[in-house]
Amino acid sequence: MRGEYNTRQKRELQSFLNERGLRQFTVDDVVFELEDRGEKVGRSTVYRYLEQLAEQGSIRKYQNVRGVTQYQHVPEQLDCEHHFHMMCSKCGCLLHVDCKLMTTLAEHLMEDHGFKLDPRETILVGVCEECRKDSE
Amino acid sequence: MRGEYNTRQKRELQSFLNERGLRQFTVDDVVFELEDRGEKVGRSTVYRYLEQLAEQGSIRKYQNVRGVTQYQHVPEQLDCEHHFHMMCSKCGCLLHVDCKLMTTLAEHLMEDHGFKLDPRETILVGVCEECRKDSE
DNA sequence: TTGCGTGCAAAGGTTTTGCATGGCA
DNA sequence: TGCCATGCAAAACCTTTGCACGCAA
Repeated sequence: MRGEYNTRQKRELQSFLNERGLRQFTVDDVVFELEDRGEKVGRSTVYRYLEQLAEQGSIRKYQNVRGVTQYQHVPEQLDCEHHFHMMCSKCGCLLHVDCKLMTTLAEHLMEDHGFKLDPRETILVGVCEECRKDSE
Repeated sequence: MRGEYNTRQKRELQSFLNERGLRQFTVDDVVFELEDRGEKVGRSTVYRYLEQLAEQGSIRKYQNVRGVTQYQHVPEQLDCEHHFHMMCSKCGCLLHVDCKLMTTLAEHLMEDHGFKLDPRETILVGVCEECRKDSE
């Protein structure tokens, strides 16, 4: 059965994920950061492990605006069915927003426009607070 | 200068675009449909021409949920700065919605979450009215 | 010892690019 | 005739897969 063994590679990947917190990352981010630390992990191992975690639901997998696959840790309590996501087009971070207005919006779209919104697939694009400050 | 010559390939691509209306499409859609008509146009020509139109702003270019590049005609009068887009995950149609609630949403995200929404890049994903009726 | 995990290399899929040729104007 | 446009093939990317070997339990 998958995910049975505790290997060096898994430990190192897990440590990367812990340090990364909620900031999103790509496969390259993982490979190069581990490489810098002198911890070599094969690219396919990274792909496979992240895929596994995504299936389990502990990380999110999505395409950014440029079509590159990105991953992000999902805190256990986080229920992505019922809130929305905003992606910053500058730094690429993905924010989870639990906001009543979103529910209002979904109801409105359904009632007045006949459109059934899917919160899991929808990503609001814009610029996050930090990046706005940086560019001032 | 680019876009100077009136060639067979451009005419055929343009005729595809006209028939396609507002429905989105991929490079493959173009290549295969033209092929079916017996009008062979090289794949790189399609890429190059669509890229050109996207730069001019007459079509939109974006990545769908699975990371495949999609294109869609943008009517001239359409001012996509000030309204929102909803994409149907079943039929792929892109709807332009001019709705006051969207402005409210943008203002709210800015004031309460510090996030500057970009209506041009944001696409709400869900199922459109027709597709919902079809699946009933 | 068993069989999951890993890494390499190769294959796949999509998009871009170099270059010789084609064909508008 | 001059020069943009085209198409092929190759390259460039990113991701997945096959397979033999490594290694945790």
